[in-house]
Amino acid sequence: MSAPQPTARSRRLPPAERRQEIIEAAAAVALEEGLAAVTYRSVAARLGCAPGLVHHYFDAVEALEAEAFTHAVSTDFERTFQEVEELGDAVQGLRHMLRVWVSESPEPHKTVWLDAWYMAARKPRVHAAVDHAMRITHSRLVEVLDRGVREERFASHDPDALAWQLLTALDGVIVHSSIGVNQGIVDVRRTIAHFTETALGLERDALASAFDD
Amino acid sequence: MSAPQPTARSRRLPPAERRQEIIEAAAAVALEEGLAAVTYRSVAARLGCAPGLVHHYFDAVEALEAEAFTHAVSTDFERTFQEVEELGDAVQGLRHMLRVWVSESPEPHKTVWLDAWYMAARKPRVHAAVDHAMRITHSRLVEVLDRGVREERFASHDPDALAWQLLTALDGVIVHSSIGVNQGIVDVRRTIAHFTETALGLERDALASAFDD
DNA sequence: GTTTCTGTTGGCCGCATGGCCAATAGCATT
DNA sequence: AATGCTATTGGCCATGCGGCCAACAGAAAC
Repeated sequence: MSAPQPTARSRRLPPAERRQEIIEAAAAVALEEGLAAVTYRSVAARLGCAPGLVHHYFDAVEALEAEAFTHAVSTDFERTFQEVEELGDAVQGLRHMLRVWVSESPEPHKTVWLDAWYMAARKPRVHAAVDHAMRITHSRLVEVLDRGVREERFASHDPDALAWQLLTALDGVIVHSSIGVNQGIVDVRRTIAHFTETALGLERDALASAFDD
Repeated sequence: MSAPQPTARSRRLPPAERRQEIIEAAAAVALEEGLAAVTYRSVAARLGCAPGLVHHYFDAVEALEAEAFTHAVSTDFERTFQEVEELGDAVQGLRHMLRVWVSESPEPHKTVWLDAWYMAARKPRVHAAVDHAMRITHSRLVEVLDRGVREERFASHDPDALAWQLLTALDGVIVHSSIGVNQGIVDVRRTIAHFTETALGLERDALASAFDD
């Protein structure tokens, strides 16, 4: 099974292009089969090339895993933050973020996060990628909070601290949704929303209303 | 390297005893080298027996991993809850729990949790063990909260919901401490403590004082 | 002391992986 | 059209794994 992309093999691509193609294939593998399924062979198979070629561009599998994670996560990431910025209104932006990222269903990019956290403990290059991605997420979230403060939508307590606190809760949600524990029993989302409302001096349900279906 | 326990091989143990010995060795491997390092060979090496013997007691590695996780986690777990109960006072008990479980340093049993969450996604038996352990933790935490309510130390909102919310935050802390992100920058512990104080109608710093060094 | 039961051994197989390398063949330059 | 560069191939090796099994040996029963 799985000859998903036997792309009529356009041979001899310029290195930069081929490298990008490999990263995208690796990210696809990571999203569909898990980060651990990213191997020279699996990526090569998806691309329809020889495993040796993948090795030619990435001297170690770990580097490939790191790139795959970064690409898989940052696409979802960029899209969401793009949407948040386009919403203009900071409150609506936050609501959108909570709606997108705090769900009970295990989605591929959530699994990739969990895979990466696990691998980071023993693979330095993956750790570096994960650490970087988490810090980027934090700083982007801080930007949103800062913007809300500037626009006088939020009370200015400590955006930096609040961002870390929110990310801690969000990552906890990823874990719980991955295991499938506490499904539909308690609405942790609403708690996070209310917590944030309090921290930002928003009126009740300003954010939690994102979860009204 | 690593001939940690060439225990003067007491051959031919009664099955129940040998089985327990294997589980303990597997748990030790999981704590020291990670849950993924639990293999027929590694456990056998630590015990000083043949890999085939381990296989004789566990038909699949997955079963061994599940047992190793359960044993590794529940020892820490039982000890902590034992201490909490011995403290008598529910508020002091909660403080103790937060102090023990919400730390920034990555400790072995935290890593085991992360390993298990990761493995649970693709190994049914590990998933069952993790799911069970999480539900047990939740119910034990609810007991503590209920006790506090009965003793009129806590205001009785929703112990069941609060327990899940706390565990979500705690598991998020495990992830972040594992990556080592946000080290010493923001005191998430204090936030969790304050959040809990509010939820339980405790006075400010009733729990957070656990973190005064 | 002999027999019986079964805990235990040691080795085997098939498989997938990471990593490596000489040989090949596509594309650009001339 | 001939040449040179290099992207690409295909196969190789060692390692470690899960799983299996016939043979062995220690302890208990007779």
